[in-house]
This record gives sequence, C-alpha cells and structure tokens, in this order.
Amino acid sequence: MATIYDVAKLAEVSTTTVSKVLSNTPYVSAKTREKILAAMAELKYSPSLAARGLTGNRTYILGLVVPYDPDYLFGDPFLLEVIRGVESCANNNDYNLLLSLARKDNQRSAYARLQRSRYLDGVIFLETLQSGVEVHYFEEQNVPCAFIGYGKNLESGNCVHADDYRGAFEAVTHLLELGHRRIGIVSGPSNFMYAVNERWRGTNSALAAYNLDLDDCLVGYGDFTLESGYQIATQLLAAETRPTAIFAQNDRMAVGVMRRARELGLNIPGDLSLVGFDDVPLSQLAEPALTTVRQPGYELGVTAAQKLIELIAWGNLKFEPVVLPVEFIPRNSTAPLKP
Amino acid sequence: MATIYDVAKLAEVSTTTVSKVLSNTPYVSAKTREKILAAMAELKYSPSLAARGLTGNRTYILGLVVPYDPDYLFGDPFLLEVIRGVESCANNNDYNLLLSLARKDNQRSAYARLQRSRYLDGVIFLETLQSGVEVHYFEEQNVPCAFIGYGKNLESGNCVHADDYRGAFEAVTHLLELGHRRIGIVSGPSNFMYAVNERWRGTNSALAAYNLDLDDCLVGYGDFTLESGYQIATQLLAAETRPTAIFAQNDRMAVGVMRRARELGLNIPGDLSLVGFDDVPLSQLAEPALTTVRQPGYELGVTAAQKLIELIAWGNLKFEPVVLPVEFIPRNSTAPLKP
DNA sequence: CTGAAAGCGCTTACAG
DNA sequence: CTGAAAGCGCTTACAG
Repeated sequence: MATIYDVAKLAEVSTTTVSKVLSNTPYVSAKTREKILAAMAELKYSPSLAARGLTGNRTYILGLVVPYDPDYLFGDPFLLEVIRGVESCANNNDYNLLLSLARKDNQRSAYARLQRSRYLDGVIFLETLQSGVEVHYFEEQNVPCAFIGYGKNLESGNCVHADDYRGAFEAVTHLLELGHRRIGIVSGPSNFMYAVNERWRGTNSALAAYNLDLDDCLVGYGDFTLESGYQIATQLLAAETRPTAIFAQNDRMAVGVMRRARELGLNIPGDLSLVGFDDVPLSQLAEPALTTVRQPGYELGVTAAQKLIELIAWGNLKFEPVVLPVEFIPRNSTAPLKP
Repeated sequence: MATIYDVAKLAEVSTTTVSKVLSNTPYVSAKTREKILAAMAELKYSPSLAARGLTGNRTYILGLVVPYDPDYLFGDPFLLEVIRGVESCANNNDYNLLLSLARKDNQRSAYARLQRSRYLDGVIFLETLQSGVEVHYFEEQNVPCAFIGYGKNLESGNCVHADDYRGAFEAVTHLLELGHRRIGIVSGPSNFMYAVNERWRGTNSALAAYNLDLDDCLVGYGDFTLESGYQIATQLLAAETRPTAIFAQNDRMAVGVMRRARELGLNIPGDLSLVGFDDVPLSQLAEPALTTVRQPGYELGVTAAQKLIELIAWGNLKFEPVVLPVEFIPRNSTAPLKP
C-alpha cells in the first residue's frame, strides 16, 4: 500500500509538494505536477483517509441520519429514493456516505458518538416524525448540516423540501374542479411535522378559493400508514353524508382508503374520487391507478447533498431554504362528481 | 473536544493505560480503570476514529456495497430490509456503515478508491444481477468480506443466503397438492444468479416427486421487474392449453402476471393460481393477497454483518456458508384446481 | 515554486 | 499492573 512518501521518493520531490498536488494547490509547476501524477498512477496511490482525517482537515465522509421508525419509514420506497439521491451526489463529489438509522432508544448515544469521533465532514438529516431533537450535537460543534424537510421552523435555513403547499393545493383544486364539494381529508399526524401543516395550508387555500369551509366531520388524522388510512376511511365513509371525494396526505393512507371503499362496495372513482401524495410505486400498481402528487425523492437527496458539499467547500454553515417543485399526476382514481 | 491526553491527565495516568481501558485489555487494576472511566465520562470523551484508523488498527467502518441497478433493485423494499439488518447489527457492535451504490460505469474506480484508502474494516456485498466482479479489490488486500447471496460458486464460503431451493420446492408442491399439473414458471434471468438456479432446482424436485416433467412451453424468463412478469404472462396465458397455475420467482413479476390475468378476465385464484417469492409488502396489498415465500431480508442483513464482525474480531478471512430458512405464506391467490 | 519540520490523536511493542 | 517513546500517513504554517 503506497504512501505519500513512496510517491515523493519516486517523483523526487518532498511530501509537501505531493500534498499540494493532492489538494490542487495552484502553485506547483506543471512539470513537477506531472511527475507526481505519474508517480501516483504508477504506485496506484490513493491517500489514507484516516491520516487526512487526523490532520484535522477532511474525512470525506458525509453522514445521512434517518431517525428510524419502522412502521412509518420502512417499506416506504420514498426513503430509498432519497438515499439514492444523496449517495449519488456524494459519490460524484468523491465523498462517502455513512448511513445511520438512529433508533429511538439509543439514538442519543449513537449521534453523540458519531459527532465526537469527528468522523463526518457534514450531516444530512432526514426529517421524520421522530426527528429534530438531536441535531444540536452537530450544530454545537459547527459541523455543517442539511435537512431534508422543514427544520425547526419555516424560516430556518439549511433545509430542502418539496412544495407541499402547492401539491396539496393542486390536489384539492383538482377535486373541486371535478365538481366535488364534500371532500374528506385524511391527514398526517397533527403534531410536529411542517410538511403536514403545509399540506393543510394548501388544502385550505384551495377550499377558500371556492368559498368552502372545511367540515370537521370529514377530517381524520392518521400516521401515514396504510392501516391508519383504512381506519379513517371506515369512519368517514360510514357517515350519513359521506364524502364524494377524499384527499389523503400520502399514498399509503390512500391505498388504505381504497381498500375500505372496496369492502363497502364503493366504486373508485365512480362513487368516490381519491387523491394521494408522494407517488410511490404502489400508487401506479393500485387498481385503479392512484391520482397523486409526485414528491421528488431522488432530487431532494441530490439537492441536500449538493448544498452540504458546497457548505463544506466554502466553509459556510448556512444556506437558504430550497423548495423543489412537485408534480400533480392525474390517473384513474378521480372522476367528475355524479349528478 | 477531549483527547486521550486530557483523559490521561485528569485520571492521572498515562495515555497507554487509557488506551488499554479503551480496548478492554484485562491487565488494568479495577481502581485505575474506574478513575479512567470517570474521567472519560466527565470529559465526554470518545476516541477519534481517524487516529485509531491511522494506527493501523480499526476504522470501525463496515462497507455495504450494492451494485446499483435501478430497475432491478430500487423500488424493491427487500433491499431496504437488508440495509436495515446490516445497519442494526453494525450499530449494536459500535460499527458504522458506509453505503456504496456502485454504478455500472464507475464502480471499478469507486471500489478501488475505497479499498486503497484503507477506510473499511470489512465489506458486505449484496449480490445482484450485476455483481461478483469487483470483489477481488478487497480480497486481494485481505479485507474481510461477506456476501449476501451465493458468491462465486455454491461451495464458496463467506456467504449467507436464504434457502431458495426449499422455498421453490414448497411453492410448487403447494400448487401440486391443490391438484394443478399445468404449472407455468416465470423465472428470473437464466444467467449468473445462483438464487435463480436454486429456485429452479427446488421447482424440478417438486415436479419430479409427482413424476412430472417440465413443459418448456410453460416457462418464461424475466428480469424480476413487474413488466417482465406482465410480458411473460401475456405469452403464457395466450397459449391454447394455458397453465392453471403459475409460480413466479419473485413477487413483482407475480404482480405483473396478476395484472395481465385481470386484463384477460381471468379470476385469481378461480381460473389461475399464483405463487410469488420474497414477500415484499406489495404482496399483501395485492388483490387477492399473494401466496408467496418469505425471504428474511432483515435477518440476512443481520447475519452477514454478524459474520463479518466475527471475522474481523478473530482475524479470520473465511466463514462457512449460512443458509437462512424461508417461510411459505399461503394467502388468497391459490385455490384447488377446478374439476 | 519547493521543502524541512512539527503535529494531528491514537496504539503498540518494550521496559519496568 | 503501568508508562515512555516511536510511529501510523497525512497537512500546514513557515522559510527559502
């Protein structure tokens, strides 16, 4: 395993100069640079990341912290898309990706250990129901961070998220344009999550544009699982004046609604129109295929990684929030209101 | 950020002794050990992994290499389960997990870079259609490796996989017991993969037990995607004497079959029985719920990580293959042959 | 443009 | 059971 000394010796220069070539310092003559490059190639040299890390500089490792909540996250292909995006961008920039699925019970220690061991050049947090708590471990140490989500409040920086407001607005407007007025809402959890709040804001804006008020009887709060969608549908669809359309704040809950509707003999979209959110693969496979709003998981991952890498490169700690567009995807689960 | 010197000073001992406590060396008096432990706690000390790595010892990082093939892997929740298992076991043993999704175009260089930079204590390879090529980068350097899959040949060590043979055997036997004789097979790709071979072995054993030969007209080769299942079903179900049952070698292809059957107006399981493989969440959501064989993704991940960590701890390079049991899961997509 | 030297925070023989 | 000292492979002021 060749070291920087071997390269220096072969190229007949000092290790200082080799190091300069490694870090692309400008002030090296073209001739020596080439000699060094040749030596590195010949020896198949690649610098020890451990040594680089020790010197206090860079470890070239980015952390991706996913607060682990089995039911909510796993089985959610959206997560896989985000991971893929982060990994791809990291790799393209010669960074490695450390994946940490923080468990509820020991996440504190895992975070602290990671951070104290000075192993990460920066960290990306995937915001979920559980998250938001342990970030200070990194922030206190001035480790650059990026959030996929909304951060602590809407104004807080360093986050990238999809345009949840717009997505919900378009979804509900779509139902309104089809003539629906009794629109049920299957909401995500009411606490914590800004994404849920934003989807509510979009929902309310759309209703307001039609001078409609929200009917509390048509609202249910779930936890993003299929089961919770099923439960809420059981309740909403049993009402005497049941909704003619439902907007579910994610696809998995929408599929739960679909399942309950089928049990009740309700045809979708004939008797009930249904819109989801996320556009997970499942939504295409459902029968009928689910009308939904695509959330760009891969792009969110790429963007967060990109922003973080820029932060590291420039020695900054803050970037302005980035909002990525969503895409409304009409499929077969919505239809005009029957007269 | 406390260093080992700070701890040593506070505990009034040498760094050597602190280091010994860190590595759980036995020969330290209980009294000094406690003094040191107290000092570490007070200073919130945690050792610099970079320094540890430099000393040539351990980096406490495990690599998970997933040859990246978007269509095949992503959107496959099985992958997420495996990752979860690996991460969980790594974390429980104070290892970190470096995730690398090797792309076809640059996987060579990414592998080489990782390995040469001496960043990994060990590597887990997830075997897929693409893999098997770049392992030598690590093996040549005596970096401990584990494979989730079959490795280079059936006898090769260091691999952990599910009992594909048994799973296929039970799936096909189930269909035979229901009275089916014209059984179609939707196979995975015929090249490379031992898992596919093993599922074939199981299939043939089951048929042989009923003195049946395989009818080549009833076989199609797909690539594990839903679309390929759909294509093959189009062909198999068009035949004059169409199969009365189909065994698909994974769930996604089975869902493709299901979709095509529905288009043709065939009732499942009334007109066609269907069995899949893997037990991805989708198989429960399908209508009817899919009879399948559960592959223990999480357990595969845990076991591979466990074995790898043992290898590292003992300084070994080889372990005997581990076969994890599968579970046959009867649901609603299979029924007795109509008379 | 180039190099000598110190130092990053550990671990590991080696002595005692 | 405990410690002094060398060394792991880099980078970074600092000189020249």
